[in-house]
Amino acid sequence: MASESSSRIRILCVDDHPLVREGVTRKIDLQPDMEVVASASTGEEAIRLFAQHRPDVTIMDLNLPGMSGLETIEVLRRTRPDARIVVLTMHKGDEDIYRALEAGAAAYVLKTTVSDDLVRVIRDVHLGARPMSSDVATQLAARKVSPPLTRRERAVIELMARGKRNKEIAADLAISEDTVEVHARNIFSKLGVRDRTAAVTAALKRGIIHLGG
Amino acid sequence: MASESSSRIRILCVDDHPLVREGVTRKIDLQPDMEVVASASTGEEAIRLFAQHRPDVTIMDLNLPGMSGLETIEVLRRTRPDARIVVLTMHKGDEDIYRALEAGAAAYVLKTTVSDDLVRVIRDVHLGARPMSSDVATQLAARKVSPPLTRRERAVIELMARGKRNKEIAADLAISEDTVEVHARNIFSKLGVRDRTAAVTAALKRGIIHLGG
DNA sequence: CCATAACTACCGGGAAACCGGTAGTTTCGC
DNA sequence: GCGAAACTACCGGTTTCCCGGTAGTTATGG
Repeated sequence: MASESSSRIRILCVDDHPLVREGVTRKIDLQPDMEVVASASTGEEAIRLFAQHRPDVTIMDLNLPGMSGLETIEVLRRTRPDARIVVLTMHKGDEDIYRALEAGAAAYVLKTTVSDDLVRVIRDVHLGARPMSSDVATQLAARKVSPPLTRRERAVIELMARGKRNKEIAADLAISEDTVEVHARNIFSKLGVRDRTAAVTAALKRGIIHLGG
Repeated sequence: MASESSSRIRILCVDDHPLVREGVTRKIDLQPDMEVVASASTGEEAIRLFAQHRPDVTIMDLNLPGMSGLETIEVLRRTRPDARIVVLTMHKGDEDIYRALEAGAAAYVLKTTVSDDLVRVIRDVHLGARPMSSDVATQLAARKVSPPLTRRERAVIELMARGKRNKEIAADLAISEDTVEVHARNIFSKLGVRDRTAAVTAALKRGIIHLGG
């Protein structure tokens, strides 16, 4: 639409908070070398606007209603493997950060970070870099030491968080109650806790699971 | 500092996310009748800046690191009972909303709300109104039907969320384990659950407790 | 083809939690 | 001063959970 946007970095901003979108837009539009070409508040909208605008860089919040930011990233990267995505997240230590990076996100920025970092990261990512902040690097390394939960274990703790008993979890997953207890013990061991309540809160803190609506 | 700020509504913005602060500032400064005179990222800073600037309206996020938004509101209203405060919060259904309103907040706005509502609410609050959105009103009414947790019950579920056993909770609160179990049963009953894990997740969803650190 | 990881399943014992009662004390408002 | 609510405490019984083992099956990958 604009006329003299020859070499500007074209950005898609995805966040369900209008105020955050405005903050990002303002910050970016103040830069001479970048501009926000579209904003989305949901994953579905993001996919549509991405196809329509083909932005150079996409800023993606992870906590979206409905389709999550992680799922959105996976879809975008599947159809467009060269999509450059910067994750914008609330809390550090969120397990989803690592899953997002594994899904192809190029970098992540905390919402508590001063916004100068955001534009710097956008420039780096646009140049093809994958800037990795030191705390993420150390936590990625730490993941190798204490391995993440397996798929099945995530399913179990997800149901635990819903208040299900082991017997009910067994029924839901069509496995024996004994097996559920094995998964439970492995979860406790990995998270460094001794009961299910602490396991659920620990998993929530680390972003392994989320409180659904 | 500025010259022609004769009749403008002077606003203090409190939020730990720089991008949100920028979004709010941008939105407000675009209005002809209001301006942001100061921004704070913590409760302590907010109290200091409030005393310094005496804003007409304070926009307050509830989820602040360290001193919570709720505590900050209580302090502000205790020293300045005429302080007009608009709560800016993430999720609706957050118990803290009602505690904030009881503590003297004049209104609340969701971060997912379109930002036009924010400036409208600010104007109303500045005129002395306490605009109450319908869903808050219904939920306030609902609180009378199913009473909120008592102080002691909140203390118990807080410790539950930390993974403490009943015996440990009893020791922490210097009461008998039997009494803890009584509180636990009352909590389950009020929250409509049957075990502690579900109680903790339900309390987290409703904003009765929060995941610290 | 062998190792590793993930998932499955079982057993027995002990600890913790949950349930349904009853009941005394304090505190607060009417 | 009386009722209501909150907090405290106890009992007996049942269920669920937690722990420490052992072990078979199925990919996955070097």
